[in-house]
Amino acid sequence: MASKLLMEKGLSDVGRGKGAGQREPSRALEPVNNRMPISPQIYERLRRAITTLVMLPSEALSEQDLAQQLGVSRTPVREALIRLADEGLIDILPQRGSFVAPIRLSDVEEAQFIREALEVSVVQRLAGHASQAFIASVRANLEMQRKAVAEGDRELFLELDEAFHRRLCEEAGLPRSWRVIQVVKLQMDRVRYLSLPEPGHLETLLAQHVEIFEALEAGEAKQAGARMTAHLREVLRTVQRLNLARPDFFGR
Amino acid sequence: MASKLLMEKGLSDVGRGKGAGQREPSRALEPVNNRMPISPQIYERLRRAITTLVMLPSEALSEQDLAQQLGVSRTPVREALIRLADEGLIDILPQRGSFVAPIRLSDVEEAQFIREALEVSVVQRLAGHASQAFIASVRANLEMQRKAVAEGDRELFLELDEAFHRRLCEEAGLPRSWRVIQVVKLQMDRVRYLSLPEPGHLETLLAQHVEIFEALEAGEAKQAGARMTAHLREVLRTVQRLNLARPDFFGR
DNA sequence: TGATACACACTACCATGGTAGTGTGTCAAT
DNA sequence: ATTGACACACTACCATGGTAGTGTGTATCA
Repeated sequence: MASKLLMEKGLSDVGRGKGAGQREPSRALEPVNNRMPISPQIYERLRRAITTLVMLPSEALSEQDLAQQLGVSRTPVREALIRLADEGLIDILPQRGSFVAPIRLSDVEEAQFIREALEVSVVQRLAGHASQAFIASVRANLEMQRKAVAEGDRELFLELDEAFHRRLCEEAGLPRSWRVIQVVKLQMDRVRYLSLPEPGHLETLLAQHVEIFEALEAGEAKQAGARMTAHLREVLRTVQRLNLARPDFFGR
Repeated sequence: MASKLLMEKGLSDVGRGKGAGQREPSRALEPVNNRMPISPQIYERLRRAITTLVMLPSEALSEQDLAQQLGVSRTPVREALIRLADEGLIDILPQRGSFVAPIRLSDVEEAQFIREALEVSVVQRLAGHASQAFIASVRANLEMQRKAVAEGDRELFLELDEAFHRRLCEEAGLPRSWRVIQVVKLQMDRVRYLSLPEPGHLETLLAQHVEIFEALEAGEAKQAGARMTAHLREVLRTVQRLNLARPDFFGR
């Protein structure tokens, strides 16, 4: 039973606090929509537990257990599991059980394909149409990335990395595309989480970000796309190494 | 109250029958996984009701009502609604109500963008790598499309159209990509459902299918991609017309 | 007439009980 | 030692009760 582990890693005690770490705006008279249902919160926690490998691939779950550990009833847990199954992070076998999906090479490769198709199109659309505010904010982001790398703060770098890619979609006016990317990216997040402690890796990623940005700023659509392709394919190298190092995480 | 309408259109009486019209294989010793939970069936029915405009945009729903009309409890209905909300077909306002999402121009356009990015990549990857079995099956599909057009069977043509595009993804070994396309396509399906009775439209689509196929067969990746782009953009013309004809279906 | 307090009728939401289906271990018979 | 039957523990699944939150209509007061 892995319940203790989950507890210690901070899975329990939901609490009706604020949603995903958003900054509190200093303006009064906000829409007050903080009364968020807890079901999405459960989803969020479980998703994080999976992508950070707190819950290991192929591990058996159960609505009952998770509900107890999280301190809520089975219903919101079940709803979260269904959603995670939709996204391919969990396999639900009717009347048998729910299991953390093993890392499937085919899924990772296809996620890579989807992400590449979308993000390349995004930067190509964006090239030459970037606003000044956008340029400035991305430049600031890249500067923070540089600091994170210098300080060796991998966690922070990951967040900035994500923000960088999300920002591109937002500027292009494509929020739903980012949602899709976010979902398929989940397949790779587990891989990346393991692969971080590789020397020089963060530097490579940062350099690629800068190159993409420069092509974008210069309005060179084709080059921006090509560089994005090269950048995203970095992950594939990682998954190959990991497949050899930890074959027990992988499945059919 | 639109309950009567829904009943008559075949929304009620779920029944634990077979899943989505699959052919029964004549081999013994099959996995027998026909004991499908009814929750996905409810989802399927609601989805169809929305895309075929049995349930109109902005129409108010309620777990309670739907459960009664469908003859099941509120739980599977709720689960279906959550999934539909995830896919952007339903807006759930906590503690207030659930509503069929209005057709949003921005959503339709972005769905178009996503689909284009993906499907163009698919045909480019596929060009020149198509198996003989694939060539044959697509050829058969196109022949059936021709018949459907000749007989003016719009419903059948839509199915064959969908099968055509799905087949491309399958042959490319990209089932998840088809899933993504399927989801974003939902945004356009409502539009298409209204726009069918336009003279010469089916002929145009069929001709485009043939052109894509020929480029694919000839291994001309670039041209296949270009033709797919042109093909998919047909929908945009439709949505513009419809926006003028039925502005009440559209929202923010 | 206009604004305000309030009761009511809804909603989605979470909790919980009951059930059919499935795997597993135990024990008997071969 | 292998196989088979059977009881049991476990699962996801659906049904249903209770509750907090929200909009709306309706009296009451200025």
